[in-house]
Amino acid sequence: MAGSPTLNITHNLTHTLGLAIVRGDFETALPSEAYLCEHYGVSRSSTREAVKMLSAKGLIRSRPKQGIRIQPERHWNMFDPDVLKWMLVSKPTMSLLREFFEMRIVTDPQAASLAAKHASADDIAHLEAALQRIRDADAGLDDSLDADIAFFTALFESTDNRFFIQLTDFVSTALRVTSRYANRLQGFSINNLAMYEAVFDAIVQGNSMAAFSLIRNMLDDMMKTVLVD
Amino acid sequence: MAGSPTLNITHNLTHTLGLAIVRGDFETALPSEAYLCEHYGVSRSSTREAVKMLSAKGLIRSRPKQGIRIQPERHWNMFDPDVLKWMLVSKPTMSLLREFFEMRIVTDPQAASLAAKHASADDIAHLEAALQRIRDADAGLDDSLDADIAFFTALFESTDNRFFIQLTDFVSTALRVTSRYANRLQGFSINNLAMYEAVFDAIVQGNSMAAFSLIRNMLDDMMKTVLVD
DNA sequence: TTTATGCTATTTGTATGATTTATTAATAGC
DNA sequence: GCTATTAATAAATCATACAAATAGCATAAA
Repeated sequence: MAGSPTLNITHNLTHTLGLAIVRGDFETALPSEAYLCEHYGVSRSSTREAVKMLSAKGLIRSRPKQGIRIQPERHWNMFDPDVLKWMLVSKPTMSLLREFFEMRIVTDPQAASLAAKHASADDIAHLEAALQRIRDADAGLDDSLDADIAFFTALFESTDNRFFIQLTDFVSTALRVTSRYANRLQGFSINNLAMYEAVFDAIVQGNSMAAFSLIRNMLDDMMKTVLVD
Repeated sequence: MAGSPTLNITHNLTHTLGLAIVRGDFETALPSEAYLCEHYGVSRSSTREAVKMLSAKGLIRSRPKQGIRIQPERHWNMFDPDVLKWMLVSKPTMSLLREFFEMRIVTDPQAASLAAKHASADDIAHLEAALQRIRDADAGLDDSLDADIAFFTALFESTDNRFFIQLTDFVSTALRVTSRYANRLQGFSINNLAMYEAVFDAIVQGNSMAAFSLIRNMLDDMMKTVLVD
């Protein structure tokens, strides 16, 4: 159930090809449409639709006579949850984890800061619910990873900033996938219930600087724990 | 030549529909495939491929009988250059500009910092070439906006971080599109040749903290200039 | 009346063949 | 040697047919 989620043919082929591209199975180009159809046993319609989805994510580009060429990695939409997932699954390197933290170490504190400034009553309620899940997880009554994701989701959705809100899927995907590989991350959050409580209080009080610093310090600690060079 | 770049039919329809969705022309769903075919005068294949591209960007989701539903904005891939362009073109609000700066004010200094740590000889060469263009623009010999974009492109590409490198297209698109609307941005960089020189020197010397602060201060100034509430 | 079940209509999903267009590469003409 | 023409090829587009999924309705059972 992990490899083939048994969606429809187009989506399955999209994931198969996307993963293969990111994994580096192809050099610079994909085989022709005709070959893909035969090799994967699907119709041209589905093949073409899968190709279009991948080109929409910046992975490939198809032109008559030239065929389906793989775009330079520079153009891949790394913030697309699918692309990110394929990257993390196929190449869960320490380098990728480092790059991910270099991003989060600036985005997450800013998200906390913006949440402290803009969080609505609804947002606060979501944060509180997530905080309760973290308390439950601390007591062994809930999954620690799910609780973490719930809190960060609520945090980013409280920013009133569409770019940060979009990062919700990004961070969720990354946390969920990396947790399977980066064992050192396991159980990290369990020791930080007090930190989460403090962040929540800071946001409720509108203390953006405190919220910023708390998250920043937590990420500094996480980087030291995870990225041991 | 601006509205219809005369690409192929699928891409044109993708842009037309994408822009219309972002602009809010549809309430919660798109018309049926059959209607779209007739209304835009294209075949079902092309229509479906356009729909697939938009669903790959998180804008819509299509299911049998349910039709083509517009996804909540939360799922839109805001970091996709196309989506960003449609947002900026259709709703160039001060709010969107504010959200954009809230992102850049943390990403750009970090990019400069990472560039100071990781820039290769090649990267330095690109930065120097871009710096020369800024000097030229300062003397009226090159386009100021193009020079700005070239410098930030070189900067992000020097980070040795795939997420930041992906932001190159993001920032380029935003700078290019917003420049048409945010007149206050015009000519801003012209006064900052010294700052660009200083950033370049900091990167060459590997002084990440200096690079960070210089860009951060510049963005603080820009925000004050542009976002006058 | 309420609930469960099965039917039907509608919409997207998949497959296939024919035709058109874009691009490369070879070829003919100067 | 250079330019213009032509040929070959692969994607792009169109058209049509059939399959699968599902919302909504009707019907039957409790």
